[in-house]
Amino acid sequence: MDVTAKPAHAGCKAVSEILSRVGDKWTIQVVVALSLGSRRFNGIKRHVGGISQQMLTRTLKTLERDGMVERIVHHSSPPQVEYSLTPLGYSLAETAHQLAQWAAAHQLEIEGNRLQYDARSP
Amino acid sequence: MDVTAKPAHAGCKAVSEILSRVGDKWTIQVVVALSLGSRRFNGIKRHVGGISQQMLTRTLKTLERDGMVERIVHHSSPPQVEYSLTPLGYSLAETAHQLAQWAAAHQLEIEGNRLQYDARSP
DNA sequence: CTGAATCCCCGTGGATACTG
DNA sequence: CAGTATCCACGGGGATTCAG
Repeated sequence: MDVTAKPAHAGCKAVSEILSRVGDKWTIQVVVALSLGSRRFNGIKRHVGGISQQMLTRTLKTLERDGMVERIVHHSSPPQVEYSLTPLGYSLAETAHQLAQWAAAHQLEIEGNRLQYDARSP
Repeated sequence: MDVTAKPAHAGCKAVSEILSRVGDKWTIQVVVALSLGSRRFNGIKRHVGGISQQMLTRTLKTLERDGMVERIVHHSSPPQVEYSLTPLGYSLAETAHQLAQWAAAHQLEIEGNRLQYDARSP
């Protein structure tokens, strides 16, 4: 692909907006968890290790606002809330998956580069 | 693509690592600027509107450490430093380009969802 | 021109306790 | 179980100044 042929600022801004929305600490992990089948609040919480209730609530609410996640409340006892990805959410999950592949493909290379760099700059 | 068929935590962690490294406010924009041909410090600075020298220096240094960017100093007067993307850097730029396409494709949909959500939740 | 160094604001996100 | 509310620490990142 010839990246140099692009109209510059068009994609530039769009990417940074998307990254600031999706590039936070938890959004992608929650989306991935949902794409793998976790549905209920504490199910997601267990799947995504280390997230607090606070941040899970915030993240889910933002995702719901953006139309990535659908929230269904079952009035029962104990109360139960079911989350699921919308088509838009799934498309984000697929994009995340591509990112994951890039990450996996270059992770070792990057780590090696860092070691070399740090070795040269004490 | 069947996202649900993936081994869960494998891609999950990799993505979040990549995002925390690449998902900051400037990295992608700098990479895009370099992929479009900007080379010198203030050239990049002009291309990426709003970035401070501080952050540009930090971002370039991190990218260099990761082997995404090569830095060549021309000892002349006035001093001149040339930056260019390595193959690894270009592969990141292409990945960013894919993200940009996803962003462009769904931007309006997301904005619409937000308006609806905010209209329902006053 | 290309940085390095310093100061400081502010948002993200963690911990904890409380409600339905 | 599924949140809400409050407090607070930390670091990203901006503005400014100094140096090679």
